Amino acid sequence: MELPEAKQRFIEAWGKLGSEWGINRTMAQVHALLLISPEALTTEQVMEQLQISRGNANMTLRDLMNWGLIEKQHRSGERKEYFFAEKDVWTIARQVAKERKRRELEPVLKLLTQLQEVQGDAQDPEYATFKTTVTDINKLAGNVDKTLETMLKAEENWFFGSMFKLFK
Amino acid sequence: MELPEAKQRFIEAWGKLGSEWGINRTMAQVHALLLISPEALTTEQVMEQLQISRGNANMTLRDLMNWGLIEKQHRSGERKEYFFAEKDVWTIARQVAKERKRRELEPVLKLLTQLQEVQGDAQDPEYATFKTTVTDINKLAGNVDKTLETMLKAEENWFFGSMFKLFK
DNA sequence: ATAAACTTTCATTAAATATTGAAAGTTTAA
DNA sequence: TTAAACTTTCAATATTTAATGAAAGTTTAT
Repeated sequence: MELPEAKQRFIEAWGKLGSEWGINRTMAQVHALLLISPEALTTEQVMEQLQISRGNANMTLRDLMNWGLIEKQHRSGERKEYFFAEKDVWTIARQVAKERKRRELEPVLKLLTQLQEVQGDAQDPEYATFKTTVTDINKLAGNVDKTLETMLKAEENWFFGSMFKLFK
Repeated sequence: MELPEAKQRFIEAWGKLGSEWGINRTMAQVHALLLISPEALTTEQVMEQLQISRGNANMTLRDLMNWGLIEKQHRSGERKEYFFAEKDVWTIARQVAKERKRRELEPVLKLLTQLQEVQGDAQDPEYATFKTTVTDINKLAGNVDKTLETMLKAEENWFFGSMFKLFK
């Protein structure tokens, strides 16, 4: 396979994977493009390479900055803004985990804890089932949360290396 | 908080979480409903409780069966089909991990391995960056894949318990 | 102060995704 | 064999989500 086709396929696959996991397809594609680009790119270049509008490119780049996945670069004597992606995949993984934990896991965890307090008759199967289910999910979610916390602090080798030793 | 409100909130939160992670909102809600229901429910009951159409209920219940999250129950003397959810949350988590790994992670892993073979000039920064990026992602994805494999075989206590001991 | 270079916004439009419900299909019992 | 009970399908519709692009906004150099 030649490089241009490979790039194309990579960008498409990354976009598809993103959309399957609740991340805007275009955002994932822009991220992919910057990941495989040795140089920082301008909004214009992103627009051209992915055939998207200025507005879309602008908003997507901003989103990616909010996710902490890309950064702006300013070049002296130029007014254009260049964007480049963090290239270390373990750092990227941690960043994504951090954001999704904060945006999606933590609010649910908070609600589950509240729902556990629901009052009712322990003899009522409706009540008993609800309470057990919520409590169990809360426990699991708590474990996931703690594990992510660990992952956020960890170095890749430590995290995966130790895990494999343990579970082989 | 009283039970009916708590149920409502739980179903909504589960639906929202699902949609944030690329799972159809209704599917997550139906799953939530069955999770907190002490008895198996009929399609009619699901339709009524969540205010959805027959077609929608039917397809959603089928999807949930394909995900291995719910099962049919037949009662002697009755023609109706009853549906109930697996209640053990660790089993649910493993089942979801298993399906998403198979449906979404593995195809990407396969493509990445192909893309790593791309031919080109090692002096070309475009080529070098592409190759490095793809190789790195492939390694990480491989680690994630192996970890999920481990998780699929593991008991919850073993999995999280050991992880905490290790990473405290 | 002005205008060129560049970025951002947001109402409109388009695309993707989910839902409906009536009709067709299937199963069971008499 | 037929009809009632129940399930499935799918074309049409509605909803949600994303993208466009022209206009407004901002910054910088002169």
